[in-house]
Amino acid sequence: MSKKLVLIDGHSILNRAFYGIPDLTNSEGLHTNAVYGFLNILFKILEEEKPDYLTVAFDVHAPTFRHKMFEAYKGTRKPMAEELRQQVPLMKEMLTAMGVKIIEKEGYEADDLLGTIAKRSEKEGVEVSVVSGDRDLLQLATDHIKIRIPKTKRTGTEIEDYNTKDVIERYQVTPIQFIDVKALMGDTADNIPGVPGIGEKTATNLIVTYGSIEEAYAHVEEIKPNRAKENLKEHYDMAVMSKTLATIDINAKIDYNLEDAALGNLYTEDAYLMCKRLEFKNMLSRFDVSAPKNEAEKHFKLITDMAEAEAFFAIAKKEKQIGFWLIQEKGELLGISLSLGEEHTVCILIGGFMTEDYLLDALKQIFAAGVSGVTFGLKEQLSLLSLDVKERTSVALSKGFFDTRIAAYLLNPLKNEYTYEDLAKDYVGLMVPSRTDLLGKMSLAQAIEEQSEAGLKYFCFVSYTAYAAKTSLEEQLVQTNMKPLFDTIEMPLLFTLFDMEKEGIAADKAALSEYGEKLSVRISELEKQIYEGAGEEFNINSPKQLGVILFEKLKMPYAKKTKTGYSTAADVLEKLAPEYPLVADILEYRQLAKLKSTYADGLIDYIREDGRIHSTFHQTVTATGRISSTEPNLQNIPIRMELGRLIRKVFLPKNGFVFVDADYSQIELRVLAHMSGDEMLISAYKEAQDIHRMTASQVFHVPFDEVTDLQRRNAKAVNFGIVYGISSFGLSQDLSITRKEAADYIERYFETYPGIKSFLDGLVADGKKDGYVTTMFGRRRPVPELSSSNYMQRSFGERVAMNAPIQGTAADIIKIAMNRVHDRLLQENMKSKLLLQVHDELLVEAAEDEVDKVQKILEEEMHHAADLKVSLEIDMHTGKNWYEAK
DNA sequence: GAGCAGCCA
DNA sequence: CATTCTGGCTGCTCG
Repeated sequence: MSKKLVLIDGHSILNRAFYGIPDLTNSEGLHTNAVYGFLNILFKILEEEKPDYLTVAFDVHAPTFRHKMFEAYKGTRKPMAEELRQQVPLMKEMLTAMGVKIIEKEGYEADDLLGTIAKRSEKEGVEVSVVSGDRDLLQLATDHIKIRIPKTKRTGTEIEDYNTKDVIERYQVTPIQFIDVKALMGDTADNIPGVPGIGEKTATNLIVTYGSIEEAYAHVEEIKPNRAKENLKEHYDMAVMSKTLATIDINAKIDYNLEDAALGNLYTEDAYLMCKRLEFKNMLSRFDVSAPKNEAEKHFKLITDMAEAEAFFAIAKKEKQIGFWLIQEKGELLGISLSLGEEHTVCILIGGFMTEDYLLDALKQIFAAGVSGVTFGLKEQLSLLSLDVKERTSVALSKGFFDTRIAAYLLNPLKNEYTYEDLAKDYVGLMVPSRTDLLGKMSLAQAIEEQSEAGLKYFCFVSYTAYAAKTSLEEQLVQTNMKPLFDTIEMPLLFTLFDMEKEGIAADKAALSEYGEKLSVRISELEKQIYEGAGEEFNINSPKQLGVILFEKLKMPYAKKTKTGYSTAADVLEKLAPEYPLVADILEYRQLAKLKSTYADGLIDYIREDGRIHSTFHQTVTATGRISSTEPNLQNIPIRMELGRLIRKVFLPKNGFVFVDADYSQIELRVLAHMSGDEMLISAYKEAQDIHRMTASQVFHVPFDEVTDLQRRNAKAVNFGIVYGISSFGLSQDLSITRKEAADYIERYFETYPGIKSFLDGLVADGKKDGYVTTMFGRRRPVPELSSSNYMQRSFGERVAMNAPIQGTAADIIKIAMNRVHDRLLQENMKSKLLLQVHDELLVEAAEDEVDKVQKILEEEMHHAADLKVSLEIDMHTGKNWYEAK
C-alpha cells in the first residue's frame, strides 16, 4: 500500500481557527484560540487519515518572487490581527514540541512549498492530502493529491475534499484552469486584480470554451457579451499578470526529505507542558499518557441483560438520588443512562425485551420510590418521560428533581452554552470528553448501530456528570443564597414552561397567507416606485447598495457612517423622508418586507399538524433572568404599528375558548421605587394613575393638571432611561435634544428623587466591590466590566449594574406569577391553559365558562407575586384573538 | 459568520 | 479624550 503524506497550510488553518473560535486567553494573557482550533483540526485530520508523514508549511515575511515582479503586490495584504499574529510563534513552538516537521523559506509563500512537496511526493508514489482554507490550492489537485478545505459549520468542522474530478464537478474547469478563472475574476482578499466586469460566471464560461486566458484572448473578437470582450482586450496584461501571481510554484528550491517528516509520537512531555501552559485543559488528557483516567469511566457499563437491569433498578430504589439521562434523537427514545456514582454508571439501550415502556416505567418507579432525579436539561426530557402522576403542579413535580443545567446557569448566567463537559470541569474537577470529541458529527442512532464504544461513553458521561456535579452545585447555590431561587422559582418554572410549549398557540394559516399576499401587492408597487425614483434597479434590502444610491448618487444629506459604509437605519431615513418621496417609499418598503419575511412567511412554517405554533422557551439564556423564546420568537410579535399589530389577529383561541391577556403596569419602575425606597417616587405611585405625568409634575415643578404633553413625554423617556442605566448622551439621542439639555433633565430627576440616585450609585459601588449585583430574590449577575480600565467597558458595566437588578427582579416576579397561575389552573381542575409569557405579560387560553375565574386568578397571582412598597397593578383584556385581547 | 436592520419588553 | 440607555431573536446581504 502506498504511503500517505499530510501537508498543512499553517497560516491558513491558523487563520481559519482564529476566526472560527471565540477568543481565549490563558492566565498569562496570551491569546490561544487559533492554536487551540488548529490542534483540533490537526487531530481530526490525523484520526481520519492516519498518515505516515506530516508537514506544516508557513509563510515567511520576506519579499517573494511575486513582490519582485509586481510592485503593487507589496504591502497590499491586510495586516494580520494582532491577537492572531501573536499566536504564530506559539503554534510553531507547539508543533516543534510535538516533533512535527515545519517548513518555511524566504522568497516563497507556503503555497509554493506545499505545491513543490506535493508534486515531488506524488512522483514518488505517495498519496498526498493538502489541508488549507485557501481555494487557490485547488490547482494542485490530481488523482493522488487531495485538497482538503475545512469549513466551520454549526454542527462542527466539516471538510470538503477535492481530487481532480471534484474540482471539475464543482467549478466545471480542471484544477489547472482554475487559476485562469480566478485571474479573470480577481480576488480582493488576495489582492489579485481581475478583469472588470467579469465575474465567476463569465470567467468560467470563457475558460470552459477556450481553455485558458491566452486562448480566450486569441479569440477575443468572438467573445460575448460585448462588455467582457472590451474589458478583456483592455485588461489582458493585467489578467496574465494575475495568473502568474496566482500560479503556485511547484519547483521551489527547497531541501525536503520525506523521511524527516515521518510521524512519530506527538504526545511528548514538551507538548504536554505546552498544553498546560496554554491551559488547554481538555487536551491535557490526550497528551498526558501517564495521567490517571477518571475513575468513573472505567466502570461505565452497557446493560443488555434483563436480570442485570432489574438488579440495578432494585439498588437504585434504595438510593437518595440517581443521575439519569434519556438518550433521545428526533423525539425518539434510544435508551437511558443511569448513574449511582463513580463506580456505578450504566447505559441501557432500547431493543429486544428492553422496550421504551419498560425502561421508562422502571425509571418512573424509581422516582415513585422517593429517589430524587438528577439530570442535565430536564425540560427537554419531559415529553418522553411523560410523568403520569396525580399531582401535576409545577411546585409538586419540581420537588423530586434537580436540573444541573439550571443550577449552573444561576451560578453563572453569562455563558453562551451549558454543556456537561463544562459541568464536569467546573463542578467535579474532571476533564471529560465532549460529545464532539467522542462522536464528531455522528448521530446517536448511528453510534448505537455501530455499537460504538464512544457512544456508550457519551451516554454514561452525561448522567454521571449530572450526578457528580450535583453536590457542588447545591453547595454553591446555598453559599450564594440562591437555593430558594432555584427551588421555588426556577425548578418549578421548567415544568410550567414545558406545559406552555406543549400546549402551543393556534394560528390561522389561511389568514396568515392572505395577509402575506396583501403585503406582496404593495411591496411590488413600492419596488417599482423605488427603482423609478432611484433611476436604476438595485437590491433595496442591501444597506450597502442603498447607501450608495442615496448618499452618493442622489447626494442626500445626513450621511452617517457605520463601520462598513453609510447608515441607512430608520432614524437616519426618517429625517430625509419629508423631503424625498423615495426615502418615504423605502421606509414603507422596509416595514412591509419585515412583516412579510419575518412574520407572515416566517410564522407559517412553524404551524404544526395540530394547527398550533409551539415555540421553545429558554430558561438559561439571558444574563438578567428573563426567559427567551425561539423557533419562533413569540415575544416580539408587532404591536406598535397598526399594520403590524394586525398579525395578532391570526393567533386564535380554540373553539369554546377566549384569550385573557394580563400585563404588569410599569413593573420595572415599580420595582425601582420599591428597591430604592425613594419616598417621593413611592408616594407618586400612591397618588397618581399616570406615573409619567406625575413624574413630569414633580421634576418640572408644575401642577399635575398643567403638565404639557411634551413634559410628560420627556419624563417618560427619563423614567425608561433610569431603568436602563441612564447617560446624558443616550437620553439626548432618544429625545432628539442636546446632551446638555438631557444632562439637565437627569440632574433635575435625581434632585427630585434623591433615593433613586443613591440606590443606583450603591448598585455600582456594590457591583465593583463584590463583582456581581443581585435581584430582590437573590439572582446574581456578575459584572466583570466594572473593573475594566477601558472607559467604554467600564461605563457598560455601570449601566449593567444599574439595570440588571431591576430587570432581573421584574423577571423573578413574573416567573413567580407564572408558576402560581399555572398551578392554580391545574389544582382547580380548569380547562384553561397558560400559553405565553412576554416579559411583563401573560396570555391565557380561557374556557368560556371559566373566564371570570381566570381573570380572578391572573389578578390575584400577578398582584401578589411580590410584596412591594408600591402595589403591583395589572391591565387585563379579553378577546377572541390576540389583537383584541391586548 | 459578521454586520446591519428591525421587531418586542 | 472618547463615546454613548438594558435585555432578547430573526432575516437579509456580502465577504
